[in-house]
Amino acid sequence: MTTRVRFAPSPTGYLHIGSARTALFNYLYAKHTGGKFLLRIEDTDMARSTEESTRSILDGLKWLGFEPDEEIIYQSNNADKHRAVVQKLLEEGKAYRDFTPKVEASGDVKAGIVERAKENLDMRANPFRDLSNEESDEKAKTELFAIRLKVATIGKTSFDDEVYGLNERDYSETEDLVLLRSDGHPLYNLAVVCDDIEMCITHVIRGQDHLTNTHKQILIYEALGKLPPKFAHLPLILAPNKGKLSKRKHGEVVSMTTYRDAGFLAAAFRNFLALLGWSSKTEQELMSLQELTDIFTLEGIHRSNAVFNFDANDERRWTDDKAIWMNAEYIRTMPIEDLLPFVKPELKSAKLWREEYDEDDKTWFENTINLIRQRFFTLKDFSNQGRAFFSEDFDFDKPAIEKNLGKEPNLKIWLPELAEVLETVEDFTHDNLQEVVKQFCESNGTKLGVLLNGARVLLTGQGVGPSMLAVIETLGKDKVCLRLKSQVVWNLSR
RNA sequence: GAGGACGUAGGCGACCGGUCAAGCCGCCAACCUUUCAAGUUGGAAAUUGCGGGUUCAAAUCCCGUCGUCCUUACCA
Repeated sequence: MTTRVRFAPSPTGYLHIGSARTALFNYLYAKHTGGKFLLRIEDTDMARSTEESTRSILDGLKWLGFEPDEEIIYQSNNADKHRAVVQKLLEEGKAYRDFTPKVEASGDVKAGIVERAKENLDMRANPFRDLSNEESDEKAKTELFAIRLKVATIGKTSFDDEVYGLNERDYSETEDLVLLRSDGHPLYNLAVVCDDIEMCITHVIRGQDHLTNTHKQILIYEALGKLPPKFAHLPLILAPNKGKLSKRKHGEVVSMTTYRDAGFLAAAFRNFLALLGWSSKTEQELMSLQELTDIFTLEGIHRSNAVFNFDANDERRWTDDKAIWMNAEYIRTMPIEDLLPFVKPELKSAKLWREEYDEDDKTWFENTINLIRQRFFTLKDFSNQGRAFFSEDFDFDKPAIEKNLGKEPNLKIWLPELAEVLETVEDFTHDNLQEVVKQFCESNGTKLGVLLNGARVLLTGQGVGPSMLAVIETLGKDKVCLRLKSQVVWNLSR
């Protein structure tokens, strides 16, 4: 039997980092086993579900490269089927009508749950549980009712989780869960089970916050006379304070689209995500999607929750530093031809792209990207820090001006002079330039570093970057001489 | 309140009874030297939450304890 797994987000916000990892693991497991990866949008909560969220989630998945193998299922389309199933359970006496008036949730829902739980009520004490069919039918003509599953009094549900092992729960711990709301709306646990059955799901891989739901769902499977699928629950991803990582509290860092928009490579972020809650148990950490799918197993999934580490007060650590490092690592080590397709749109959106980069200047462009990528962290850096390589219109970094130009007043004279010298250079390549610049330094009695780093600011606007001689060679004689003579920066520093 | 899960350096995490407890990120330093947030090399950092027990031997097994998290809805 081929494995069929599904990722089933509810569209009540953008694609959360934890959901993204759930999607990843589902995807990896499907591909590893040669099975299918399916997508189901659980939009049954009409009050909170939005189309915008659905779009955002789809965008996030697309960016990560997880295209479903079959048509996307929208759970809300199956409501009639869900109701039919409940009707059947009702007729079979496996469910019953509960005429207790609905109590509207007010204030803190969680607190209310805890309060009620303290009373330690008998879960089977519902007065309508054993109403005769006749009485129930009669009452149903005039009164509203929810439909609950009739959970047996004695016994327990159990399942062998692929990650957490054997889970058991006494029936007495589980209430007669509501299947259908009094307004006829099917509830989550029912909908999930019905859809998973219809989609022939073989493995349910989801967050461990569903561990107790699983017991309820197994009860539904049993009532339906169906065999439950295998379950694999994933450890949670926590915030730095080990609390819940929430959209409300933590904002953008948890959204997938943030990373796409911040210039992350999907490959890098996937790789980072894979290492959160799963381990290959080898020392290799950099893995392509193919490598990940090859070695991914459910046994490698951890039981302990992982912390997504970031510091909202530190600009450089706005997200997990390993994620940033991973992205930088990909940018500077991936095959240049694989990187270029990502650089192009980035430059385009910054209006720095020129068609020649794909044609006559292709070699120059490749060499340049190859040179500057060594110190970049995100795709954004190509259009920000790397701007001077593609445009005359670039900014000068203030600290760089002070550090590299401020200490040696003579630079204001030397740099234009250097331009004069460079203009006469025929062989404008690294080694020869080195000789020329060295000689220039000697005759002026200054150090190579002072001069080159001063030039760095005028030529790139930055205080740091690749080897200056390589930069000079890459920029070419015209631009170099023009910028070295420019007075703009000197006026700025005044 | 109840049920459950988890607990190895700041973070991710190896080691699932047997040498000085891997590796990665981060941090620090040196080197390179024309800078650096790159590269190379090195370093600091964990009495494996705590306390018992089993054993010749425990991070690894058992019990307790503390802490954290999840669940406990006519939300998903």
